[in-house]
Amino acid sequence: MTTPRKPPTMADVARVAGVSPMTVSRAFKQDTSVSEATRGAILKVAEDLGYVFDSTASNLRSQRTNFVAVTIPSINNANFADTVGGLSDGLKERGLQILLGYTNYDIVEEERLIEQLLRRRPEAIVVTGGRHTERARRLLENAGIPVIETWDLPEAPLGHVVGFSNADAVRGMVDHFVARGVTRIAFIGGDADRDTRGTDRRSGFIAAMRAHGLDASRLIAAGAPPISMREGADAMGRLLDSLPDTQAVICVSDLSAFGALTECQRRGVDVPGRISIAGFGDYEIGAVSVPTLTTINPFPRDIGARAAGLIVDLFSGAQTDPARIEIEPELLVRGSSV
Amino acid sequence: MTTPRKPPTMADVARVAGVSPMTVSRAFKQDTSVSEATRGAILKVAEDLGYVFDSTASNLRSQRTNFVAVTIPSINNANFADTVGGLSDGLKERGLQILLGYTNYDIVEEERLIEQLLRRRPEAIVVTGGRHTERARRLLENAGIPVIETWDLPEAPLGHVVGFSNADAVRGMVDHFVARGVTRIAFIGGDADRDTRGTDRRSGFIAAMRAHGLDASRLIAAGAPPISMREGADAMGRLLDSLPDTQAVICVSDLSAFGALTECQRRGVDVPGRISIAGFGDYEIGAVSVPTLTTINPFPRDIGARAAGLIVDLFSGAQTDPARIEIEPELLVRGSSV
DNA sequence: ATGAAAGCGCTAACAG
DNA sequence: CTGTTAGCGCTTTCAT
Repeated sequence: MTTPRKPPTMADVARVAGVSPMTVSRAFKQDTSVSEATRGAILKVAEDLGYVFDSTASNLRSQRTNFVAVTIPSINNANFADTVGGLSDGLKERGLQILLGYTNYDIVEEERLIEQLLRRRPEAIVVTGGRHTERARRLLENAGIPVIETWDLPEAPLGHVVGFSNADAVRGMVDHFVARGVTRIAFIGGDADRDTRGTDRRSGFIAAMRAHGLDASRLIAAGAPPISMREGADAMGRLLDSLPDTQAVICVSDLSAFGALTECQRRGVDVPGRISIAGFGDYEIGAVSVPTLTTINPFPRDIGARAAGLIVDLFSGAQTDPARIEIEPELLVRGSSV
Repeated sequence: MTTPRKPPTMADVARVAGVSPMTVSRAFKQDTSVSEATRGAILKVAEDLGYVFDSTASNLRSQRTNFVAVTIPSINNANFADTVGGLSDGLKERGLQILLGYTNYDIVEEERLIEQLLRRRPEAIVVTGGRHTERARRLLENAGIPVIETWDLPEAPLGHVVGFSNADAVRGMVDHFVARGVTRIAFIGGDADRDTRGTDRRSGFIAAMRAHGLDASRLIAAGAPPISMREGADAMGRLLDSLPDTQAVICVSDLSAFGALTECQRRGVDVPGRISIAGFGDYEIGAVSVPTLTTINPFPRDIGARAAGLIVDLFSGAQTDPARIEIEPELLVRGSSV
C-alpha cells in the first residue's frame, strides 16, 4: 500500500539527525563544508526516513533548475537521438538534465514547445535548425539564457551555433558524382518545406547542378517529411519509370536511400551498375546494407557533444562571446555508387 | 543583447494590468472564473512585458508539476521511441509533459535515474521492464505516485503494468516454425543479461524448443546488448560457419535480423530457401527489406498510448485498482521465412 | 468575478 | 563547520 501521509521534508531529516535544515541542505550538495561524519549521519537518516530531495523547492529558491531544454524534430530518428545522446552525456557530469521536446518538423509546434519549455526555467536551450517563427525568436532572445541552434548554419543566429551547411554538404556530393562523369542526377526528398534541413539539401542539389551547367529538374517528391523507407522506395519506382536514363540519385536521408535501393533490388535494377544511390546521415543501415550506401556523415553525436561542451564553458565563464562551431560533414563513398 | 535585469513576475503583470496577482494567476489557467475582458487584457500586458509563466514557483506552491517521468533503455531505438511517442501524445492534451531518461540497459543506472527523476516530483512514473534493483523498487513504492511497468509482465508488479510476455511471443514464433516442419532453429541474442527483454526472449526460445523435444543449444551470442545490425551480421557468419545445417534463426530484434540477412546476401546464402530468418519488434526495415522480415509486432506505440490513458484515468479517478493491461503481440510471417 | 494573507520546501546571505 | 532569518513566485484558502 502507498502511505497517504505526507512525505518527509528536510526539516524532518534535520530534526531526526539533530541538526539544522541548513546542514541537511549542505549535506546533499557536493563541495560544501559539512564534516564527513555529519554528512554520513544525515544521509543515513534521510535514507531511513525515505526522504527524497525536493528539486521543485530548490529550483525556486536558488533560481537554478539544472535543466537544459532541447527541441528536436522527431524523437524517432537516429541522427537526432545521437545528438541528444551526445548532449546528455556531456551535461550529466555537471548535474545538468535534459528537458526534451519534439516539434514534429513544424515551426509553429516548435513555438508552442519553446514557450512550454521556457516556463520550466531551463538554464540553456538547444534547438534544431535556424528557422523559427517570429514569436519563437522573440521568446528565445528574451529568455536570458544561452540559445544554441544546431544542425544548421543560420545567417542571423539567435545566439550560439553548432552546425553545418546542409546545402554545402549535398553540393560536395554532386561535385563528387560530376567528377566521376555522372551528370544525369536526381534528388529524392520531401514534397513540402516543413523539414528545413531537407529543403536546404534540395536547394544545395539544385545550386550545385546549375553550377555545373546540368539539368537540376530531376526532383522526385516522396511525401511529407520525414521521408520513410517505404516512401523512398515508391519515389525510386517513379524515378525509374519516368526518367529511366538517370545515372545517380541523391536521397534526403539514408532511410529513403535504403528504400530506393530495395526498389531497385525488387526490379532487378543493378546498383551501382545501372544507377548509383546516395543518402545522407550515415545511419547504421548504410554501413550494413548490400551494397553499402554512399552517404554523408554530419557527426550528429559530435553536434550534441560540442553543444554540451559549449554550455559547460558558458556556465564556467570560459566562453563569453557567441560561438559558431562548424562541423565538417564527411563524404563516405561506398558500394552503392560508382 | 540579453537584458540583465530581472525578468517580470506575475506581480509586475498585475501592477501594469491594474489587477491583483491572483487575477493574473487565474487568467493563465483554463476553467477559472475571470471575465473574458480582464483575461484578454492581462494576457496582452503579459505578452507586451515579455512575461513567461514561472512553473517552478507554481510547482512548489501547488505541489503539482505536470511531469510524468519515463525511463527507457535507450533513446536510440525505434521501438522505445514509439512508446514515448504514444505516451507523449496521450498526455499532452492533459497538459502533462514527459521527463525522459535512459538507462543504457542497466538496472543500476536505472536506480540512479529513478532517484534523479523522483526529485523533480513527477506525478506518475513509467518504467521499461519489471526488473529493478531493491533500492529502485523501494524508491518507486514509496514515491506515492502511480508506477507503471511496461514492455514486460512482471510476476510481482510494483503497481500498474502495460506489457506483454517476451518469452511467450518468441514461443509463438518457435511453434510457427515447428508447425512448418522446421526443427533445427537457432537464436541470436546478446551475450549478457543486461537487456532483460532480450534475456526473456532467449528463455522463451529455449523453453519452447524443449517443449517440442528439440535441441535448444543453437544459441549465438552476438555481443553486449543492444545488438547492432553489424553484430547480427557477424553472429550470422558464425552460425553459418559452425552450424551450417541450421534451418531457421530467430534474432532478438529486427535490427540484428537484418544484419543477419545481409550476411546471407554477402555469402550468397538464399533466404528463406536455405535458411529462414525472423526478427522481433516490427521495425520499419523489416517491412521494406528484400526479402521482408518475419517478425513480431509488440505494438510499441500502443504500449505508450495505453499507459497514457491509464495515467489519465488514474488522475481522473476513473481507475483506482492496479491495472494489468496485456498487449497481444502479433506474429508477422513475411518473406524471410518459409 | 476578484482580492488579501499565508506558505509550499528549500537555500542565499549573513553570522558565528 | 554550523545555525538563523528571510524569501524565491506562485497558488491555496478564505473572504467579499
